[in-house]
Amino acid sequence: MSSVRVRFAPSPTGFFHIGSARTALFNWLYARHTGGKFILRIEDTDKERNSEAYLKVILDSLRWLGMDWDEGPDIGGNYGPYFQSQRTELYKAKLQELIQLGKAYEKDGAWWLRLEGKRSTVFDDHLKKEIEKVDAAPMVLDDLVRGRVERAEDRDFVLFRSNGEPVFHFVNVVDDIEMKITHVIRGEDHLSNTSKHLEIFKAFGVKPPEYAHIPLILKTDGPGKMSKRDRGALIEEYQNKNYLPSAVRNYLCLLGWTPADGKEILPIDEIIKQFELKAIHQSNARFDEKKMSHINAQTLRALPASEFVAIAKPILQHAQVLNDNVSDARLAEVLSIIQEKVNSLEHLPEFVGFFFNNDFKKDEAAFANLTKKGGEPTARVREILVHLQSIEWNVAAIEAAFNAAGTEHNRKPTDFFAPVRFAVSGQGGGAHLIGVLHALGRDLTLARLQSFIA
RNA sequence: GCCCCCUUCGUCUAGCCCGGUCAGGACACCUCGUUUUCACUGAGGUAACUGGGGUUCGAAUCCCCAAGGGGGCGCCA
Repeated sequence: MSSVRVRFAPSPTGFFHIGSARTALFNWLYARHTGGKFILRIEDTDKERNSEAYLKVILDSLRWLGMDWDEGPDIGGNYGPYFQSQRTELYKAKLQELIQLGKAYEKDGAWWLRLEGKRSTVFDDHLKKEIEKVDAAPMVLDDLVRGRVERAEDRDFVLFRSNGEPVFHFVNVVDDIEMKITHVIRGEDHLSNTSKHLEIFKAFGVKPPEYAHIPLILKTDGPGKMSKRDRGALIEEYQNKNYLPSAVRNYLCLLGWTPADGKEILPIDEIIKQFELKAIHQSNARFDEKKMSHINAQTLRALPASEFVAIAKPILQHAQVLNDNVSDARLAEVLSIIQEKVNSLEHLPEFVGFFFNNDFKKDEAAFANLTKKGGEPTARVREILVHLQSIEWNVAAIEAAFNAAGTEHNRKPTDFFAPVRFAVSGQGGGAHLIGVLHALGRDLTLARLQSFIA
């Protein structure tokens, strides 16, 4: 049994950012890798933006990505409450402690941490005003990812605002102490804040936890880190596009960490087994939706057929392409021939809808391709139709019909493929045509070819 | 302005700690193949050590500087 205790401490804002998801994931992976505890703590001190619906977004997203927690707002635990808004008395008591120790003082109605060092008054270019600087000793951080980092705070900072509410730095450290957090795994944007946190630990006389500052996720193009407004930045986008949560999670793992064995696509228990903080990268990574899409596609095709059906069925039902006549067996049959070709679930309804409905969409670009370079789709369909009309409806016979048509008209059998595919599906691509025709059945195939040339 | 972190193909990266590799892989892209003008698949290809100084017989690898990128500097979190 490991003594590792890590936490993810999101602020409920109504959205779940991909960067937050990755931070949560790394904490979760570390807890699961070490056999420690993963704790969820809600930083809802900002009453303006707090609501239950917002909390639900976070919990649902974490669950969707397959993460679970050992202590948290919904399940409790020995170190609760897990909402910061319910820990006000604790923060006040801890402030009193610092006041007693002479480490905090009041000024302008707020409570400040007193740094140790020589003081002088200087004009600050950034704040555009006179401030009191303190020549404090640098705080030394032995970061698990970055190594030794030294940084000195140069002025006192606020612990409690004049309105009586504690600030982030204070509650964050107090909670980490009280919840016995052993490892803080967070974004590099907090690296500069760490000296403040270490000062607070020092003021309390408490040994700080280990820190691991992980690289940030940058915009695909353009400057800066991913922000909520960037395409692909919110987890809900992937839920809406029917991405496989395991694929999203897999990709997120690759942003800032590389599996030791070099394999990029791997099951979560394998990732848990291999995950090490020392292997986390030091440099930021640019988000690449194409790569995530690729991982999603690979994962999708590798799914056991029954699982693929289970995932696809509700999506097709929701898109209303399945009517009551479609049996589970029939659905499984159709899905089995397209799974090896499928790229995403986002457009699955259009991809397989023609099997179940006669009013399928027709891809205009695909149709345009048929007549390019002197193509005569109507003639080809007319020619192949003759050979398909009276055959036994099995794969071998259908294939033989294409060969016969090719021989008769001195063409490659494949010359008939694209026109036939478009006639029966309205698409330019898809699963292997012979299999499609076989699954579609004789009646529908012939009827659609007839109507194409009519 | 001050402080901190980072720097290998277009992108994600391996290699760096313990100097000697044709600097490897993946995505994307290009070419060719496959009974589809393919949301499958196979083969091949283009493409990188930010720059400058050291140290060394030898540097992507060690040291310094510069440049570039990122982050922070609130009574936000």
